[in-house]
Amino acid sequence: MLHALLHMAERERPMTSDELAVCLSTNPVVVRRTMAGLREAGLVASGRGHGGGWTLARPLEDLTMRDIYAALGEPMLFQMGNVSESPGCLVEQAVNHALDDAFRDAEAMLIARLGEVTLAALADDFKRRFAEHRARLKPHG
Amino acid sequence: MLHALLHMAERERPMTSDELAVCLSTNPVVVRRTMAGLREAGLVASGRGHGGGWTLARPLEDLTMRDIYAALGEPMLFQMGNVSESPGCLVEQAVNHALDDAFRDAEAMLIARLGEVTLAALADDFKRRFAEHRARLKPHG
DNA sequence: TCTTCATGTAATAATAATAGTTACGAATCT
DNA sequence: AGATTCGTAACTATTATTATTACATGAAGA
Repeated sequence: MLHALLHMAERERPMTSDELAVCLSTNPVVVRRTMAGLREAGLVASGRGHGGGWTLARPLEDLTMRDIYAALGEPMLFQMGNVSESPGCLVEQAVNHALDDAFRDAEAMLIARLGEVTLAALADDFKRRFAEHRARLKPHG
Repeated sequence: MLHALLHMAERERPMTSDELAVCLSTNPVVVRRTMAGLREAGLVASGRGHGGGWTLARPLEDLTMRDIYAALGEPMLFQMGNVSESPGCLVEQAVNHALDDAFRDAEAMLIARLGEVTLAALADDFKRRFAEHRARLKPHG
């Protein structure tokens, strides 16, 4: 998704799902499905018909990785998802009790960090790396 | 696995893979596969033939959840596994650069917490919950 | 209005990862 | 020898994710 948004930021006109699918080497329908979540969160807008496609709804400076995380439904950050669920099993309840705070703290910390990274900063860093990359390939150009 | 170890701690004799499989409602071969990792880490021992089975190699007081985490091969704690991989993709490299420290810190924090929880403490907590559970079911017994 | 282009979405298929099963060899005890 | 139990390879089943197909809906332009 980050790929998609950075690509979109560098274009004037909307990008179609087909174009994005090529960039991400995936399928247009998959693009639409995922972008739908971002649209509902107000991060992007979609237009139908001739000249339609996807556009950023906000400038990159106003978008953080946390926004995207939230827009994608705040998916579990940890593999041990069921640790915090607490079903009937008493052993799991004991484990939960021992680790709940740790997971909560770790999650809060990560989400705070996501909020500190704007897509504009990512785009800048990407451009710098891209320039380096080209310089390495063609040092005498 | 924690279920298995707590069960084993409450028995004098070794537990067979078949017995453990019933406790965990899974398959004996799956039990053997997973316990093999714990054995290689020195947490449990296995014996073959008549009277064989699985035994704890250390007392519960000396076992922490961190030991088990290490014995299982230190599996990724986070869903975003590839964030720290850094393949050719420059966008991912930029993301990695922005978040690597955050993930490292969060992981270190979680692992430290795992190291604070002994299986003995888990067992105690489990027993307390179990007693409560029985009292709730049969308050006048 | 009619055609073309693009998203919206449901239904289905393909793929990959995980878990379970079968089968048999090797080791151990009675 | 015979019963028991782990060790392990090969295979199957299940589940979750991703990809594809198909068609409906809406928007721009001739």
